[in-house]
Amino acid sequence: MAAVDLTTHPGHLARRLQQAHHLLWNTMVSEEITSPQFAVLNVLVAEPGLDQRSVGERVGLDRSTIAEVISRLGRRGLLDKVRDPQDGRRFLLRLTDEGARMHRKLTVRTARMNQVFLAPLSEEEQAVFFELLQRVSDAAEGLRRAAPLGAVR
Amino acid sequence: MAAVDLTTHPGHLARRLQQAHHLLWNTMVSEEITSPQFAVLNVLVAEPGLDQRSVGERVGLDRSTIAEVISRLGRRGLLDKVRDPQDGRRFLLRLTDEGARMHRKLTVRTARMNQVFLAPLSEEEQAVFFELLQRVSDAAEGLRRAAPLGAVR
DNA sequence: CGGTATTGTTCAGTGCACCGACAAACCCGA
DNA sequence: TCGGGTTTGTCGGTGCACTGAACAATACCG
Repeated sequence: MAAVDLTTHPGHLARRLQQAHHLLWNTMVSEEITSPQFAVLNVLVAEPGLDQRSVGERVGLDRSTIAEVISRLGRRGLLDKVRDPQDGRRFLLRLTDEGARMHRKLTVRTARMNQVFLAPLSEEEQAVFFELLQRVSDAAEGLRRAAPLGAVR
Repeated sequence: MAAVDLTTHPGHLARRLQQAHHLLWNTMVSEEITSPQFAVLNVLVAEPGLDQRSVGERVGLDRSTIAEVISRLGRRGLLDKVRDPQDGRRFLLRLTDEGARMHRKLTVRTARMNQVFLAPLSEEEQAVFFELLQRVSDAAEGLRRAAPLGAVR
């Protein structure tokens, strides 16, 4: 029976793209702070005092995963976690000075890395790249909400 | 200090794309067999008797990861692992009948899923999508080989 | 032939990512 | 006010993914 050509499988390509990114991140940005961790710092720069769930929503991580990422950032002293006096279920998050400093440092490195990463594409191709990536992800995300339950045994 | 717009960060988009794919895979293809596992089955359909390292190379997984994936497939009885009599370092891998059957089944489901996944893009856009994805990944992969050691502390 | 280098696999450690189950806190209607 | 339903966070379990180190079998070379 015929094997399939994986280069026409978006899932396979997505995985490869992430690997490639991971590689560049490690060498050009940081070996300590990961890309999802940076995303969390970034959200908290824009919206200090957000709760854990909302942060997860902003960066696209579920509650379990965001809890781990945040705990790692807390252990490194990059953010603080305080119970919301208004609502005892939540923790309110904000960056420490250390965290803000780290975010600034990584921001410039990340910009450099993105340039290298996207160098193989022309200006217009980069725009197309972003747009297509986004459209596919958004559409799938939409299906999640609709969730007609196409379960598969 | 200004926060950054993550929608122009390819790493972030790559992660979101993979999440979207994972979601669709789970509901439309299989909850048991994952996409990387399918990739391994697929390689072994094309080239039975390959060793572990080569399989990893074909699907783009490092030695540690491929070892785990293969051990899971072995546990499920989808492939066999025999020491190479010619070279006692390797294990030769081939699908069991069960494994071949599984591959056939998932092949058709995967095709269906890819259609849904890519539905938001036109025919031409899909082609562009594949090409850009591939070019970026390949270029980064190339840097790995060159590896000028841009280490970052 | 024997010592050294290379190659294939495994192991330990870290981190991302999902799901389902659970407890505490909150909210709202009877 | 109290009792059911929702929301926030934690926990346990599984799986992918990388690095670096250890280990064994083989290959190469003087």
